[in-house]
Amino acid sequence: MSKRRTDGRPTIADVAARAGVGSITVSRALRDASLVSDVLREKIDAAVRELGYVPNLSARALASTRSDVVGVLVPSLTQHIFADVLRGIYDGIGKTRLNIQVGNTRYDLDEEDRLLAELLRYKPAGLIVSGIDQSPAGRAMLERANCPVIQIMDLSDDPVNKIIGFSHHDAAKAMTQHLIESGYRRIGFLSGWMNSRSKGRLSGYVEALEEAGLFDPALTNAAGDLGALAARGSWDKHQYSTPVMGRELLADLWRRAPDMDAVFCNNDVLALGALFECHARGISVPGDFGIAGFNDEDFMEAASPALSSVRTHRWKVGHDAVVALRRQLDGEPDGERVVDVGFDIVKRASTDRLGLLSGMGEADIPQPAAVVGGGTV
Amino acid sequence: MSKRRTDGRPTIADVAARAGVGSITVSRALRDASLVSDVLREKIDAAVRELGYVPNLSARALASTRSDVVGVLVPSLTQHIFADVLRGIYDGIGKTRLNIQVGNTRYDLDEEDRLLAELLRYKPAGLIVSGIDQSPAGRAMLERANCPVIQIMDLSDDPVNKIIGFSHHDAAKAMTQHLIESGYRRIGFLSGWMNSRSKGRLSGYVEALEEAGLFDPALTNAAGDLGALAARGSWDKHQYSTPVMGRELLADLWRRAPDMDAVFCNNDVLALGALFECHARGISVPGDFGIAGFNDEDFMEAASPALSSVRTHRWKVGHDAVVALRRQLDGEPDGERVVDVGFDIVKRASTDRLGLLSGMGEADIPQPAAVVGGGTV
DNA sequence: CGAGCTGATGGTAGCGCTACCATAAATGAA
DNA sequence: TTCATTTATGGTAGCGCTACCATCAGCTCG
Repeated sequence: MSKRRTDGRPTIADVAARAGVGSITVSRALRDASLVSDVLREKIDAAVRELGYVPNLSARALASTRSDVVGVLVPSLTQHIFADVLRGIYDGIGKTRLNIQVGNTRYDLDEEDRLLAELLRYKPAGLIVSGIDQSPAGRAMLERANCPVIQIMDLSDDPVNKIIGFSHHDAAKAMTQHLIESGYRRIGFLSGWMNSRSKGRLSGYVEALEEAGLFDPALTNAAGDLGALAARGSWDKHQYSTPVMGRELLADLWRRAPDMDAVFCNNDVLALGALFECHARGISVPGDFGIAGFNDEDFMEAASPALSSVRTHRWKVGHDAVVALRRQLDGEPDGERVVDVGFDIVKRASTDRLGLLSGMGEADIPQPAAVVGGGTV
Repeated sequence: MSKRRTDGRPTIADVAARAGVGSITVSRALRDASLVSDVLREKIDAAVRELGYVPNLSARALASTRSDVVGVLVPSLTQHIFADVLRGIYDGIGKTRLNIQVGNTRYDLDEEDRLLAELLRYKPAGLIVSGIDQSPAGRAMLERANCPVIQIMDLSDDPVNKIIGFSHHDAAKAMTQHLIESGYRRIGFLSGWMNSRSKGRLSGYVEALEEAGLFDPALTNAAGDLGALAARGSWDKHQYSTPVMGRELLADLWRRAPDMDAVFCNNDVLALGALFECHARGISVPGDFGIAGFNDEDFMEAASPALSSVRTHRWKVGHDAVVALRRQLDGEPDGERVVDVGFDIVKRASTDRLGLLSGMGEADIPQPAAVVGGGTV
């Protein structure tokens, strides 16, 4: 009696024996049913069912020097934005044989490199990574990964392989222009922790204001004051925004620029905080003060007044990334290396100083919004 | 010349050759350095570094009939609650050899079973699953999984193996009692999609009101009206709550019970919607109407007025689940099978009808809150 | 001083699957 | 018919690692 180390689960050989075929035929039938004749396929299916056979993925990966793991790196799990992206990814994967492995980089390049190295041990079928600001080592790993690599949530002239996202610069510029058109003149930029995408937004904001001759550095807190505020100890080191941060940052900005009459917030969570700060101070929105956010999360529509925002297509980005990945794995041609999914400027009450929206519909929920597409969709 | 199928990456044999030792010694040195003498260990480490050797996880998993994958099943990626749990899990895993594989069940038992079956193919090192309402098939898979299984976010007398969570019933009951003590008498229960945990909360709410002789079925919309509202098409089928839902549900409830003077919301997102609905109607909170939520997400503290909520320890649940898992994997004793991490009742302005909080601190941010622990921590 | 033990190291035979050929049967072209 | 080509199936040798012995030096102990 040979000393088997197996754990009792049926193997492909058991299935083959039961179906009266060679094990390689079973392997083929399971991978691509069309490779096997109908008669044998049915026998094999029956044997699989009877034995409750479940393929061992490690063995498959080892034998084929390729796993079914799709590695996904996101900078945050807590932010809705990336949760939406992940949902798109899971939806795109559907019931295929591919499996998702998520890594959370926490906006830390070293951590990203570590996770990337970890993922590569699996010899993944593909990689989906957020953004374009990898470290040189990370970039090198991606280029040597020997599998499709899709970058997401930003644009770049020089993607590793393919990139799907939108221009944060253009989106922010468009929203800032909307604020200008709505009659605001002293428009601030409210930001928490800055990352490369935030920087793109800041530059779009600056560009719009400079073109209108309205730019004033005093109106932006970006990065500058965060250290001091963080030192006050009210925020943890996780680099995500909270509404409390929004309130504190707005208060800070007002201290410096008391005549500020609107803010463009780097994200919706900060915008929500800004709205509450206005409520608490009895400042009327949009009459006295305009507020715009970025991403158009759920609560923006529900707020009172409803908050304007830049709608970004996170689900679509995640979904399309997987579709592109699968296409590359199937050897199909996959079009452009750079895909711009665009954005929409959603104009709601919080920036409607001119009263353009009133009368556009009943004042009930959902409150009226004017949606304007942007980017090269 | 033998036909090798390798992809050129160095293997353990290459390292062994370079270090002048047997390959099994390299294997041991990599898994547990203490098994090898210092001299050889150093030689091996050097060889690993020089060759840039990276262990192949598939081969390891195949040979040891055990992988380093920890499967995690959550019902939603979009809800902050589970994002926080995941963060705790990732933090608990830290830089160990374990790897997380997340599955999103979308509150669908069939999908959960499918994901579970998928995870078992990896012969995972451990499993972390949300809740106790598995299907019979799912439960059976967990019991036959042949690895530690930790259930989280609820309590049960009969865990598969170990459960870490808190009592939704007790938490809801405590918050409802707080509303009663604050002087509210017609307290509604506002809920979107119900799951087993929501049902626990509902029962706690009912019990508190019945004990006070205040229960009235007209005051709860739970489940009942959702079908009709969903049919109106304003919500998608993903079973998560939005602030817009909160507004609509509150409006609906008011239509039925115009004398309602407070709501206990099944989650914070609905509570936020309720607050906005009050704003929009010019109803003053907490004077005319009290609002309480569940989970104490970031924005509750920042809202104006600040919103009362039940603080749940999601991060801790995730973190402790991993710690327990690791302990079991290391063969250490692991204490109780049922761990109650408790909850806190966070009393803020939105339920402060009696004015107990005013003067407790400056009216600035963060607004004062009275926090009361609950559950058997 | 040999039996028995411990601790470090190595050889070998799997783990369960698939790549790579070989083979056999069926089909088509000449 | 004959030979080339395609289609369906199988045998075998890995994939890279670890479980399971075996070995051997050093050491204790009766």
